[in-house]
Amino acid sequence: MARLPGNGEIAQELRILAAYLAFEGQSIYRVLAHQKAAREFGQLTDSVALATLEGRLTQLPGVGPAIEAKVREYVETGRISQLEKLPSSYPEGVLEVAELNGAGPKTARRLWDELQIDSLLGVKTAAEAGRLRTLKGTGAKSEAKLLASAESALARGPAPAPRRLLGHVEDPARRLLEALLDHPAVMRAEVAGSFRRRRSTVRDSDLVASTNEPETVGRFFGTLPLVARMEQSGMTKVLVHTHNDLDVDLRLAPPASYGNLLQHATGSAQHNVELRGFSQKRGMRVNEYNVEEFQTGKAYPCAEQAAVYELLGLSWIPPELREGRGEIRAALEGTLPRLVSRKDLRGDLHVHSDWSDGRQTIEEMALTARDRGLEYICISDHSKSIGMGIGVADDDLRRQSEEIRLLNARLEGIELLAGSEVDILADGQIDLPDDLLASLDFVVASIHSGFQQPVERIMARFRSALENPFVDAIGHPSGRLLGRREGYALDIEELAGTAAATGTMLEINASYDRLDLRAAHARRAKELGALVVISSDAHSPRGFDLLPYGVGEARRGWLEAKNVANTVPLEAFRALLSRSHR
DNA sequence: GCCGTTTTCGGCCCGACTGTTTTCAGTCG
Repeated sequence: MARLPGNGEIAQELRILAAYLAFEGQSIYRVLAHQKAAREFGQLTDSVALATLEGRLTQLPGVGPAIEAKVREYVETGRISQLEKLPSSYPEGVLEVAELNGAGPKTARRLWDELQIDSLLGVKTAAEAGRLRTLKGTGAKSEAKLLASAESALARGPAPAPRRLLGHVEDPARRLLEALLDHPAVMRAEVAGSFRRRRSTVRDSDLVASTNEPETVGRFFGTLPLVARMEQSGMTKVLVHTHNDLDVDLRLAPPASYGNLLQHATGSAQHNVELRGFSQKRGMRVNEYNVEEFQTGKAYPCAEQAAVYELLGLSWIPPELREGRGEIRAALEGTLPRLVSRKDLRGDLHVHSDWSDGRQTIEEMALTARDRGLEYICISDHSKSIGMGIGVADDDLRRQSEEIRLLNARLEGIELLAGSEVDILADGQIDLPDDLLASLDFVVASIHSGFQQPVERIMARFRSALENPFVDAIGHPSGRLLGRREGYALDIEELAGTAAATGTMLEINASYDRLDLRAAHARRAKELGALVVISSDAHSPRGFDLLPYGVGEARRGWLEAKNVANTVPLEAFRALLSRSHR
């Protein structure tokens, strides 16, 4: 066996198989089972391939003997015979047709059966010729909708509509929310969905509002300046598309049911599926209007969403945990974590200044940090190897430390640590001499080169950095840039295990295009006993406003304040550093 | 296809909106 396939690759095979099964018209539950397994694999930090070979795969929820056999075949032979047979009987293009907005497996099947359409181009040509409307159940409107979505899919290429960075959706979502809250008929409103769960990327934006005049509010929403067009509008739901191509879903409920709607619209879908399954076993039905007791037929609308969980006998589950990753069991047993919050953060250990690629002086950054309620920050400009003329030369770094000590004597209400973001070079060496490293208060070591190296080389570099007594933290450990770069191969088990053993912290970089460690890795780091540090990587005063994104990712990783080193006062923080123990 | 302090068989979350139907299927979240 040359190479074990990655989790994402296996998940993708199962998703394609699920799409074909749907196209074939097989039981929707069979389709859902494959999709569920694919989702499970996509979220797993452990290797699916390894778990398969070791016979542990069926321990995962949603994986039974049939799916295990398919995964095993794929791991051992690189193919799934069931999947290989299917494309020869159905052209591959039918799956693209099934993905069209307004189409689905049933429509794709009818187009193929009755009009021999097997591609996006085929849909476009047939629609333009007015042939789609000859189908029973498809009229002129459906034809126009399919034409429009086929054209935009053809223009976009085969990739699905990209997810957007949470940080890029924050502003339009909040502006729409504020406009809603300004309307006299709106009592309460919030952004729900993956935004509220603080997922690093979102597909669309979900808003909920409480009102007794849903039609008025719905109409008003469609006229907001950000809105380009209305896609749907009913009594409880309005779907619009904004000028910057964001789909926004507004759901409306009377005040008495607002809590039910907010719970429902926050999701995730998987969380809601599990919550409803759980409530069924307890004789209750949960929907967006109320919680209903089967036996008595009594319905309990909830103005507050906490009441939904309370009625089910569960403690309140923070939105960031609602992903179907064991939170319902934990809520039942009362073992949910007390999640870290922004106000727990006392320090920021990764801050740049105009000594390297930052835009403000050290003093300006310090004063802004103090305004943001921080007690200490570490100036960690890039070391010399970063290139592009922005790294700080060794002698300059010594001078910078001096300046920092002078500033500390002068500034009130904020402590500065002298530090550096050093490079873990391709051979694992740190690019500063030991005496210089030893003179610094805090050192974060990052990989900025050699991204293409295989996992063994990357991990050897990390081992070398982790074992260096003067390295206090590993910066943005996976190197990912959301939507742009996958990041290098990373073995989180080994990284977190060694970090725990050497007392080295792992950073959650709060820049919203990094969020690295990602939540699943942060959760594993916590389980393995490694300390995390949430850092802004600020390059300007506004950079401190990124910290909440890092906190969101940490919360999604089930982290408590005690798992995050920069929640303690400076003296206690110093005591946590590995250098203080050597 | 998966799963079980209601079940090893018979369920599987639940409802809104649209278009094209004279009562509902398909899609979406």
